[in-house]
Amino acid sequence: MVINKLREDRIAKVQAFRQMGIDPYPYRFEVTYSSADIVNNFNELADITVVKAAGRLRLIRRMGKASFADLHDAAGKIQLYFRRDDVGVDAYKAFRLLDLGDIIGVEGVPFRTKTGEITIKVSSFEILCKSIRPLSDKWRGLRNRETRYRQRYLDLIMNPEVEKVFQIRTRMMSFFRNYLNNRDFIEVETPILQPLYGGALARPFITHHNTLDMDLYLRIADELYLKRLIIGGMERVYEVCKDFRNEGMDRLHNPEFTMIELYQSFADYFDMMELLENMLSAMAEELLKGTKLKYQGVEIDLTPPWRRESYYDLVKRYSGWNLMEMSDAELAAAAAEIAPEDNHSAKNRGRLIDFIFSEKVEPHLIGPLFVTDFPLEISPLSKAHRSEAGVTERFELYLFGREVANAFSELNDPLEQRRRFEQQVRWSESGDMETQPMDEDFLRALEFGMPPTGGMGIGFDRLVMFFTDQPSIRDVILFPQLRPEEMSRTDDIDEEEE
RNA sequence: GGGGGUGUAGCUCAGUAGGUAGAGCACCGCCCUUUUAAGGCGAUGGCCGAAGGUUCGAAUCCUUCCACCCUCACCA
Repeated sequence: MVINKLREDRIAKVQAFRQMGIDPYPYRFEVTYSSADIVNNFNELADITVVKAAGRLRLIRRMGKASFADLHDAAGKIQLYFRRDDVGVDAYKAFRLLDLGDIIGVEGVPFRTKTGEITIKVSSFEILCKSIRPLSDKWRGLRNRETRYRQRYLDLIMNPEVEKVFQIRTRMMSFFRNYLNNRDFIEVETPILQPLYGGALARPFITHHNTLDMDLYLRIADELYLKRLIIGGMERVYEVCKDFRNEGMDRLHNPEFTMIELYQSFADYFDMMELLENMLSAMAEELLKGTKLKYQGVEIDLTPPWRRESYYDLVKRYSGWNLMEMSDAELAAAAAEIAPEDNHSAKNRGRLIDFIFSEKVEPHLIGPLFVTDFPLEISPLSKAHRSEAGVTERFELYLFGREVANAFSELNDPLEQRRRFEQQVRWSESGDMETQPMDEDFLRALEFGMPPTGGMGIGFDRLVMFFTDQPSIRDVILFPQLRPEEMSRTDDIDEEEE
């Protein structure tokens, strides 16, 4: 049955309702009980109380002059019993025009069928919205991944466990806000459209403002704006940041994603470690009723304190190399040993070190583990270590082998910050696409003086993946980025493009 | 971008020595007043992802392209 035929059948029913004097798209329905209310309070309601419930018809079992149906609402589902002798001949005719997927409201008395199921004996009902497109298979549901992502509403209708994932996501966000608010952090909003991007090493999206006639960047991080607020005397700030990075997409990366960034005056990265381990273990305690986190068959325990190990020590342990003492040429040789086919000569020192770490160390990091004291070369915004040369007071939290948070004792020496920017610019000029550009406005702010500050960014989507045991970031973002459907038609493709 | 997989009815899926397309559910018609994926009988329904090619003949073989999934590379 071609889809147009199915639609036409249903559109014909819309007309049929109208001819019966019934508006198939009315304005309101007074709901007095949800499906769950009725089930939970059945003993008080049974056989006497008239209830009004509404939802989507998901199953209809027609048996001539009586029928059963399953009505789904946000709280669950409830069975309906329609009898011609109860609703009347005309209404029963109207009932026969209903399809799976229609939204209806019913009025009736709860009772228990002879098989024991709690059911509303419908005395009257109203069509609330006629659906003109068929749902997926009532038993097999919707499996196709592409359709599930593109038509998330269908996914939510057909796969109830999907909504649970997003309920947990919302509760996690609420938990973060409460936790930070209770510790005197203030939530703020900073620009998404920025004349300069910064705060992370990544490629940005570029857009254009017509009136100003200038290009703007979609933010890749909020860091530099939040620090301006710290300079302004807001001692504890945080932001739920929708960030945008113009890079590859896979099951760990969506072009737009959510971070939580927070900054605390007079604190250092040790304070950030403590805050993070307390916050996440408390969150697990509240949402998962325990500190154990099980992800794709692997279990870790979030009970604090978490192990701390330095970046260079980890490299030494897993590779035997002492990267800090190696020259650029030696680093390139080491990288070539790992991946001979790649061209490492174009990579600068920071990139080489980062490459070796991710190859040799990352696969071993189940966590929870604080990887501390990152190389200066890849940490242009963190303060130099108070006692170790060549490294910064920066850590990343690893869970299940993946980075989920990044924090430092923030660099507040304006002249040192300027030198770090200058190094980034030099690397940019020699071809590194992911560098921090010079930000004079930020430097001016820093020159007024920023207190010692601990700052942290938490990759929220990944955390949701771990807390909901979802394998792909697309499963924790309601509308993940996909190529537009129209593009799939080859007759739209310009042949000049390669 | 590289490698692998998938794409057939609205949905879920079958379909190879290449022979002209199938099932279940949904939809439509008939029977059925306590069913549970209700049941029974019957009927519709496909540019087999797109475009080329090989062949008497292509869902099936070849080429190119598109989308999605996995994976590698860069990143959170």
